Amino acid sequence: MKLIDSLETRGIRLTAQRRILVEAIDNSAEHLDAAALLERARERDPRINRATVYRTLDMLKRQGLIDELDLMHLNGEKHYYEPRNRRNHAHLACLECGRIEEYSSETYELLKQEIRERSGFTTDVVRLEVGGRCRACSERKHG
Amino acid sequence: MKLIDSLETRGIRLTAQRRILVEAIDNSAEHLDAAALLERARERDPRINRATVYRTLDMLKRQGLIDELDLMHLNGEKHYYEPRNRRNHAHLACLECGRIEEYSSETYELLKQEIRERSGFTTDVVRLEVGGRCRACSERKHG
DNA sequence: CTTCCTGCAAACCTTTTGCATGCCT
DNA sequence: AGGCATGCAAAAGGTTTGCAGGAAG
Repeated sequence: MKLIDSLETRGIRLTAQRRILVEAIDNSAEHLDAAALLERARERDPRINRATVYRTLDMLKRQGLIDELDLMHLNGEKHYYEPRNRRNHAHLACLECGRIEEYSSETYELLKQEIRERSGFTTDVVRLEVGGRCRACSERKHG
Repeated sequence: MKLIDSLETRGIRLTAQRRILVEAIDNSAEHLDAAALLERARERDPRINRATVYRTLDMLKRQGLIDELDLMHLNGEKHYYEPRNRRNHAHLACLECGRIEEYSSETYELLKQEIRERSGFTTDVVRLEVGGRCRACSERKHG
């Protein structure tokens, strides 16, 4: 389900600007940071301001509808965002070429369940990030 | 093995200030951020400067001897550090009381191995952070 | 002499906030 | 009127850097 629909379901009204921002997140293939999101949204309404971006992201976070990623700080301290509805997945970041790959599996689900059972913590937000070298970069080095 | 010994092993000489900083990390029970580390190191040498802290942390990162944690940004954007030599573990952060618990298990190890096998990525740095509510906080709410 | 370390202050980058304005109901 | 949304500019918070002075090999 798209963010826009989740918000609708919850009866949350969006202003025109916020709608543009939410749709930009929904329709993006890659992970966007605040600046990229602003840039993209401005294609549809150039008046949109940075502060509005952050305030909209804040609203989505408080609704638990988006996840905030660091992607191993590969590009500084900025945060990246993605809708939470996809199956929760790890992010593998290649420290050499910067490629980001997503990873999910039964074992990952199992681990989360195990954490809940053994620690008593709820797992509201789970962030698994791996920094390493992707296969292509490894082979390029060895070859 | 302590950071200080790993550095010794690698033949890396430390200045007096850097030694103090490294030992502060080695001897700390909790996770320190740059400011806390500075404060603690200044107890032994008040002349130590912020920049030296960051430069020393940078050196340790480049040596792969410390891990950098975000702890779910529970307290803003600062980074926390810990020696990498302990068995790699997840960090469970209680969003209510701020408690940080460490978690490691066979399943976690298995998952990392699975990631390597299936994705072809090396897993040089693995960061698993969970945000939720710890058992005590859950019970307090329900009770 | 050369290299690396250090302090200081300024710069940097991203995110957050205060305030006045404006829109919508 | 009342309540939120917005733009703007400034502040905040943490990290990085340029430069000049020093210590060490």
